[in-house]
Amino acid sequence: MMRVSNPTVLDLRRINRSTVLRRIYLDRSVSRQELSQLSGLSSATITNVVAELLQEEIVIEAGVEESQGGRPRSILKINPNYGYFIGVEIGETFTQIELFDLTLHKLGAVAYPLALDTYQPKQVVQHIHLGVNALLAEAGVTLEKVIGLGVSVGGVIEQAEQVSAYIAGWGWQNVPLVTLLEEHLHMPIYLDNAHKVMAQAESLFGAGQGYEHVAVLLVATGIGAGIIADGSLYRGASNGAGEWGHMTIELDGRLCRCGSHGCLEAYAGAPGIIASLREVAPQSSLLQSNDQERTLAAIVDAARNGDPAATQVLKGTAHYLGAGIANLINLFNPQLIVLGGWAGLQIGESILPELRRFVERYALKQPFSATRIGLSQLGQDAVAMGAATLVLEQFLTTAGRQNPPLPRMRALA
Amino acid sequence: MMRVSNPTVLDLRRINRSTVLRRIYLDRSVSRQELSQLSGLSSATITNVVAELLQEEIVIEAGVEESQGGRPRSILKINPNYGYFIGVEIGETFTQIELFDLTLHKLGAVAYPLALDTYQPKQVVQHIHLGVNALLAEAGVTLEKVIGLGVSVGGVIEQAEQVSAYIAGWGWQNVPLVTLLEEHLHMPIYLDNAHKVMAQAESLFGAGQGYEHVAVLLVATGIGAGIIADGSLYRGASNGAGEWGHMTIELDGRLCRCGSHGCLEAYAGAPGIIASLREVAPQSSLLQSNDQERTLAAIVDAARNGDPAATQVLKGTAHYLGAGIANLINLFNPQLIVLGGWAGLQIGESILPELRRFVERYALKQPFSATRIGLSQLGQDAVAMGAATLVLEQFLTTAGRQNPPLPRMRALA
DNA sequence: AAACTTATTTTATGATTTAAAATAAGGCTT
DNA sequence: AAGCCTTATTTTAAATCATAAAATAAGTTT
Repeated sequence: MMRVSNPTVLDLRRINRSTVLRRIYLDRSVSRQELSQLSGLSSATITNVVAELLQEEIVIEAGVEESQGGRPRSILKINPNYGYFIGVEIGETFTQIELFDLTLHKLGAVAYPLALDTYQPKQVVQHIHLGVNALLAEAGVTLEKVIGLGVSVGGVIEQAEQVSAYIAGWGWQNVPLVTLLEEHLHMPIYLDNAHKVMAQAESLFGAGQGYEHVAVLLVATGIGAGIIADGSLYRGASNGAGEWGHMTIELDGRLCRCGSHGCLEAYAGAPGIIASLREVAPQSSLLQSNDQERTLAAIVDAARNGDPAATQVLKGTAHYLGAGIANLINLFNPQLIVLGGWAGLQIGESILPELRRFVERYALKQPFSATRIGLSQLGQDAVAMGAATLVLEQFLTTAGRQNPPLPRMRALA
Repeated sequence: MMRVSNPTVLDLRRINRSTVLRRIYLDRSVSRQELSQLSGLSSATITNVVAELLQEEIVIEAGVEESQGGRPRSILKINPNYGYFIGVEIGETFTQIELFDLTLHKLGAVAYPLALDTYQPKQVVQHIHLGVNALLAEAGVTLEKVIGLGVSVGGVIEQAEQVSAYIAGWGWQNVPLVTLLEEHLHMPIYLDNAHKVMAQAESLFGAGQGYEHVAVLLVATGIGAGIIADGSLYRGASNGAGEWGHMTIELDGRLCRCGSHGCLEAYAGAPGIIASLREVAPQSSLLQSNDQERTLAAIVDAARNGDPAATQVLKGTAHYLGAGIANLINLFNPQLIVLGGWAGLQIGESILPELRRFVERYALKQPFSATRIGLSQLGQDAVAMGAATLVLEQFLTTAGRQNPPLPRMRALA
């Protein structure tokens, strides 16, 4: 399924190539017959399209199915070594670079800790440059085999004329990170923010598989949501969609690091949860560590052992998240909510039943009853992997060809 | 632009027919040359497609353009009398039925006041049946010329196996209104709720023309939003998207008629605004009328004349709406926000500057700076007209042919 | 009136999908 | 083991479509 405008007869093959490839990719293993049934294309066309993909070695034949009379179906799979993706997570304290094969199996990873208090774009670029070379050398992958590199950061990525990164905490304003990277790395480069990228990973490889409408929640130091609508990532007009963490949930409530008041993130982001504990029990021994992750783990642990302050704080967090999720449900009407991010996963198991009750309390019955709520399946890996899916998404859409972008009918003048 | 899966060579014409027709429709008046440039299709193809549309009398030639040397371009327009649409607004106190030509010019309207305190589906169906017959007779339009009928109600419309209406206030649970109507009216029938339908009208004919990403806000007794994303209405998984009125804006705040607390609607819907005045100035003379519209008009008027309570109430309303709009911006990243609905329009002029300030205060800088905020252009007409656009949308997509729905690739099992 | 310019239509061609026919590749039966 | 049956895949022979290029149409300018 893809969007086209004014297809010509030449686009037919490109579109069908893409849908067939995508189906083989998502199903992992599929026969020509099944492809024909699932796509509605004739078996003759499937033969033709698959022949192309086999000839180019994007797809390989891997044996035949059991037969119960009649010629057995031969099984088609993606060739994992056709090419490789690189995924980069620029986190709050480190930059992680990972190498993947075509089926997104991880072949290697390197990490560079954040050297200064704030990241300079130059430093990030250097880290990525170093890391890519190291990974390729170690895995014995040549540059030509690299299909592209995807980068994720925790900030706003604006896709206007140019791709620009805005990361308030580091003083990044309008940083043309893609351009900077292109100077050193000669491969297609994609950039987006962590919550979008993670949503795409969960949608393709995690809890969201098989769903067309999913909201993936990244709950960490910051909070964001990636929305999968009609099977693909919802970006909005300038790629700014999904800033769920800065939804106002309490008018003129707690001060948020974004400058506004009452944002969900101020309550349910990791620092917000810890701040809540400080409000409830300023003397709590749980507050001794300076490490957010350790503190949060301690809170979860304490609540499990019946500590009343910790219990109260987690319940409050479920309350805020529940209202925030209800708002997402009322607005987007997804089939599935996936709670993820390191903080989300830490508290997830404990709060899930309570969370569901709060969501039910705040959401409209109609869309709520159609929504399931579950936990992320990919965990911490989802971000770097998600960054790589930016390249994968492009690869599946063009089906391994550098197609010129389809002409789009311009909006009314 | 449209979504297809696995187009065959036969679908090409259908798709191109649709894009060409849509372009002629939206531009009102356009030459073959312009069509070719805007669509990227060759002039030969435009000739062929347009010839079909001319032959079927969906499109007509209307003179030629001025020439400055060379053969003048002939001008193509929609034939307004090719067929007719009917739009129905099932409101809180009346049912309004309107007849439109193909270009959505209104040819006539009839209204039936709500006879009982709550509407019975049977009564609605009868009103619509009567009204359609009356309108067609009066305008001299035969049944065969009616392309379809669109209905809007203020409730949740679920599009699963069947189309079902849920309207809490009237005790409508799972009412198969489309099926009920089809028994009496032999024409294609579409149903959706008021805010979706109004958004589509504003997008096609009102303030949203030329934008691809718009949020249209219906502020009346109830509150809802219609989201236009990538040029078309965002519905979510089961058509439940856009329930903006029940977004929690104040945790455990004022009781809402939906049963939840702190919903935007409880503060910024017309009854909510009036309730705010009652809180601020219980003795106010503005509260004498039982009529919401009159009361609200009086409040706006009083504020304009410096009444402090009324001013405070409107400012508070702008505050709530501003936070709610900021949430929409953060989540959907639209280019344009359109404030409409009878209550929205009554207070709109007065509160707009203040509203903008509140939105800025609560929204993230990045998406906010890309968003304009304006008022509805279609006013009260938007709803019945919007209902008719449900039919129009279908007409433009199929380009006047009853196409079998394209086969869709099934989701992963 | 001839030359020029721009718009539109016609013509010839190549790409694509598909239904139907042919072939391939297994199991089952005798 | 040979032949038959069944199902999968490929080949073949239309049919549709969009397009480039050529031809034609319909104006303006000289």
